[in-house]
Amino acid sequence: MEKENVTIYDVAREAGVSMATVSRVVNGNSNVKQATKDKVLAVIDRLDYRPNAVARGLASKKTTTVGVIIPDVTDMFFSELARGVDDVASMYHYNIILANSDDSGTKELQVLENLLAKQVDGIIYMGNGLRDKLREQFSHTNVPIVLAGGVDEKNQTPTVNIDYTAATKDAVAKLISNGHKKIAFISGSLEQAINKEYRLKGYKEALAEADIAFDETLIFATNYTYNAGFELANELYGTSATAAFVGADELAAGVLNGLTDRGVSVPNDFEIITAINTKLTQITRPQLTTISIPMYDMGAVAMRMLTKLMGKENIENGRLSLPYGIISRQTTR
Amino acid sequence: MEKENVTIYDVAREAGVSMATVSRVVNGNSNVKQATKDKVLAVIDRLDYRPNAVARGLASKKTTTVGVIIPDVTDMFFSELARGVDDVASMYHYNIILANSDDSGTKELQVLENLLAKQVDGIIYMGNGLRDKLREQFSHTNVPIVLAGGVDEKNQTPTVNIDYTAATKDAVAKLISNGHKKIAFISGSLEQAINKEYRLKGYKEALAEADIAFDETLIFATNYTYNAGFELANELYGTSATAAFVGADELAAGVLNGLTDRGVSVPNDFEIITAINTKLTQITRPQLTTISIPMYDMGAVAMRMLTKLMGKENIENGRLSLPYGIISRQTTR
DNA sequence: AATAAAAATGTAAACGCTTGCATATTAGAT
DNA sequence: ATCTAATATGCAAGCGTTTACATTTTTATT
Repeated sequence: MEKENVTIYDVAREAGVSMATVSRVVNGNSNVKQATKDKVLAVIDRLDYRPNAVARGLASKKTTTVGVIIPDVTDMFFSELARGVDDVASMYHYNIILANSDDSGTKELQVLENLLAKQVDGIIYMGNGLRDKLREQFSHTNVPIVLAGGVDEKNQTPTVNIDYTAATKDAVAKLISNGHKKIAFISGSLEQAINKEYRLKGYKEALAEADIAFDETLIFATNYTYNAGFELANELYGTSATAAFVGADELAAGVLNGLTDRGVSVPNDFEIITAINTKLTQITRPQLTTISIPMYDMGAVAMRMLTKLMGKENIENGRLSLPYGIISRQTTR
Repeated sequence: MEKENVTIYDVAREAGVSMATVSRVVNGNSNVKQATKDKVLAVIDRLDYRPNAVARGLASKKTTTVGVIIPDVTDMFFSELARGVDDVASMYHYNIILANSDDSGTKELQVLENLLAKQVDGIIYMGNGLRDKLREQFSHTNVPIVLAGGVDEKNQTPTVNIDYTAATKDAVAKLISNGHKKIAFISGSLEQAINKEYRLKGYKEALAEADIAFDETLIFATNYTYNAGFELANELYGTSATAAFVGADELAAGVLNGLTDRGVSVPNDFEIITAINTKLTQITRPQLTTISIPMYDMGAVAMRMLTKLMGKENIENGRLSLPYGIISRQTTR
């Protein structure tokens, strides 16, 4: 049962050819006579030979694995992205090394170091922004990197995402057109570029276009959890806000339930638009009106872009904004 | 900027020692004079040397990476497991290669092949059962494997999970003690061992202990989606069932909302207990009463067990059942 | 100061493959 | 048959480490 690893050398011997020839048939090199190819294939089958990817990687300097830096696989937004990444990765015969970063600056750096040590052919980075330290490390390596679903405020890195500013603007505009003047902006930390530089910008633009003054007290930055939202509902209750844009679905679900439990009727007394369109949005009652982000596609497209980069193909455009939508459900009128 | 890869050889030359010595300091081998260690470390730092894990893997026959076969990262149950796995993996300096299988027999086999080709040091398998074909492949390899959260009905594979039978029995017993006689059993496919061999068994045991006859028409096997549950609510409506045990939270949320939308008042007219305790259970209104499974811990413990196996340590017990609980919320009285 | 034992370092052979280059075989044209 | 040009195969040098084993240096003992 202890299958001593059979090597290319064993196959060569059994088939009566050189290991170079075996290598050729394994790699689908065309310059092999059909007869010998068959012979070799037969031996491979008989010996149950499985090429050692590590040796392959050392010799060819390609590992056919890509690193994926993800804040948290448990987060529905990111896991959906990851699924898109993995599907096209495996389509192109790549494997992914998945590493959680908790969106922490130090962990990210350490994870990157790890991934590079493992000689990944490319990296997909997910996060809520791109810290300078990390961007700098990125620029020091030859390994291609693409951002999936995130933003690089300095536009130095190939990226696949949506136009978060425009999407937020649209969402807030919808609230405005429903008659609201006091609209809360609820998001994760404003240290994250995606919130500070993009979403908040869209929010402000929408207000500006409607000549509504920006009100600092309507800005809430918390963490992306259900409980944070639930508790925030309290605070919100005391403000003049009559509607809210929320930057994450779980957070929005918390706000919604918190408000509801407090006797606020959504959407009659308060309207909510959330930002992602994860499954959650259909499970809450009332169902959440939301921006819809093509999460899976962003992951898939990002990975596809990475394959091109790894293949040294020319990339027409390294910054792809995929289309988004707004789905009206029951938390808006 | 094109950092030509600096190798152990470069470091050795610059430091005026042999590559063996460099290797020793890199690997923390004690037999190195402090002075030379410092010297080497300085050079490593200056040259920004990063050991090539692929070469390392070839030479040492250890890759410090483990394969994780997961049905779908997007599934909250499995992603939570995966998080536990990754956290302890990184604690022990392992990386994980994450591969989605969609719980498909053929994909699983192919993924396994891949993982073995990449010379992973170990494998964490997640699924809703263990197919014979796969179990057989497992037995043909020397690479240690542990099941996380799943079941091997033949008990041949090291496993970390909970006692699904007992948990289901408890849940159903609770329903019975609330006065129900007609209790629906709703789960994913009965081709999955976890449903057919474990959960259903617990369900039957609970009925038997209460002298309630098993009623085939109360058994519903569908797929694990919100929509499946939502639609199933229709069917359920026509039966005599007054309560249900549901094998997955998303499915349960569907049933709950479907029933509610149809005017059934939960828990007054119908009670529901679900099986996992993902975040969803607190988001639905009413909140779902549920079995609570220590998902993260199962992943973490499974990975810990795997590290022992990979280190050729003796495992006292290869079959760990972690404690579970039942959390009463609002879908039961 | 000599010697043995211990500690530190070096040498070189793997590890299992890919790949450039050389060589041998085959086919096509004359 | 002969010569050319493909086509097919083999040879051997890497790829960047680890790790026995050998050798040198240091330390301790007498």
